[in-house]
Amino acid sequence: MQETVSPMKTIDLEEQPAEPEQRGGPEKRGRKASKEVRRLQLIEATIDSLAKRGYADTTMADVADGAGLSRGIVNFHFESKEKLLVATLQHMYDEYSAHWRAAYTKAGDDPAAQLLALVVADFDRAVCNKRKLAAWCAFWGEAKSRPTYQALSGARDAAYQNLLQDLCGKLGQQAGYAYEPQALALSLSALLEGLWLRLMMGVEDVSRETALTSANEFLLTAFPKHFARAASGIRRMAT
Amino acid sequence: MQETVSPMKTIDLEEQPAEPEQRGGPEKRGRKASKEVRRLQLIEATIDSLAKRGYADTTMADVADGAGLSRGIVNFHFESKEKLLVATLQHMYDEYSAHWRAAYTKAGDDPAAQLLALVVADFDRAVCNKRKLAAWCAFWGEAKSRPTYQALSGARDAAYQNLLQDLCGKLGQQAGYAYEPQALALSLSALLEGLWLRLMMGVEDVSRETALTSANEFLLTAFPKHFARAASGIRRMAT
DNA sequence: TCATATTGAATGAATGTTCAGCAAATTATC
DNA sequence: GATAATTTGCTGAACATTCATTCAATATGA
Repeated sequence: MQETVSPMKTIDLEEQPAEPEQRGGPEKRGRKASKEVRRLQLIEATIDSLAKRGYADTTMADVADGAGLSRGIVNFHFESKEKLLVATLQHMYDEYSAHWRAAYTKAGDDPAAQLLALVVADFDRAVCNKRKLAAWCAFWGEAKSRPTYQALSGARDAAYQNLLQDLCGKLGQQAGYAYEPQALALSLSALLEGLWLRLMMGVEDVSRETALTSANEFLLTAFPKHFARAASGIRRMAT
Repeated sequence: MQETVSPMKTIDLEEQPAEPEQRGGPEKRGRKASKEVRRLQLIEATIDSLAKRGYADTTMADVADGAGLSRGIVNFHFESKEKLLVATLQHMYDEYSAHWRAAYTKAGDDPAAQLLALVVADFDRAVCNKRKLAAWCAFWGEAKSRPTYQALSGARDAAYQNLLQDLCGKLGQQAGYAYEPQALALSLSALLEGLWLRLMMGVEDVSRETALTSANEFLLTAFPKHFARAASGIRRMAT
């Protein structure tokens, strides 16, 4: 039994028309939102600003204006700019983590399907779009010099890396590939992150589509007995 | 005829003990250095600060202090902070570019040897060390929002990408691999950049050694007829 | 009324830039 | 060759601006 996966559904990297909760409300002034909603709203505005202006030029005024609220609001809901940024990073980290975990769970029991699902999930619009990638990169640029960011700035964390390694090991056992699971898992995650970086830079003719094609090429060459080319990109072989 | 390459000469990612021209001079005060030397000195101090404090926290005072000069010095030799940073980025870009071109030229005529040389060069201490990687990443984080940086912030530029693609194509012709040279070249350059990113983050147990091992694994699986495992890492097959 | 969310002006610290002055090097003049 | 004149690298204090933070006043909902 073969299962065909068509990972290429979308072509461009452009933005979905921003988050709805900001324009869904009736008017902007007054106390209408719960504490948690307001925090979310400010975090989204922070991501916007990071994407548009970069880390260095993101100011509290930008965030407040972006959220359509007054200047002092951030210090009320968050204690300081630093804490706002940490909360924003934590938010993106949680979101990315939940996203790949969901894709993994949904993929069933077959290691090859699970691996493919993780790769495809990495280029899903929900987590892979100009706005989010730019925000990630803004944090990467500061992570080295800020210990607080260090633990959160790698979207693909130790758990993710262990899972990749585990899956590579399982595929290796099944088909007798001659490689180190650890080295290959590192290659794969580095490849994914490198593709993200190129997508974010917006250089050359790299789109979400070509990025996923490249990642698929990697799976094909690394696991020739598990994957094969298909019209829609790549398909998993019979188990 | 086989040629053995031992790409793993060094293990850690630590710093060479900084540039000599700063401590080589007799004393620091007075007018002793030519314009170009002084500019270089300030650029090196900028890289230091970017690596230590990140982009956002790098101030003119940091740079001046780091160079052991007075506060107004940067605006004298460069016109503004912005221009200093552009000059610094240009410097790193030129240096990286010259480095891989030299490695490529030195590799002879064989495409496989040339490809291997490029990969090995990427993890050479001269361009791949904590200080430089951190500085690169600092610029990456700002590149998207600053058009001036955009063209220079990708160390691996279009020329590099074209060369990789050309080499992948040649190897494909020689051995009849079934892949798209463009997609594979993108995979390879993304992998290299992703490994750089991980090296810079300093997370997990990724060292220059393991990073190069991962890149080698990629070459092995992508070009099985051109490369083989060797005690020292990877070797090129007979031509 | 009471608690709390929100405002927006005020504040103070940080920082990029300017510039008058100084000193070292270079050139001109004797 | 010595001294004066000029150029040029360099300094550091002053300035203007930006920006995070504070907080008294106000608005809102229960």
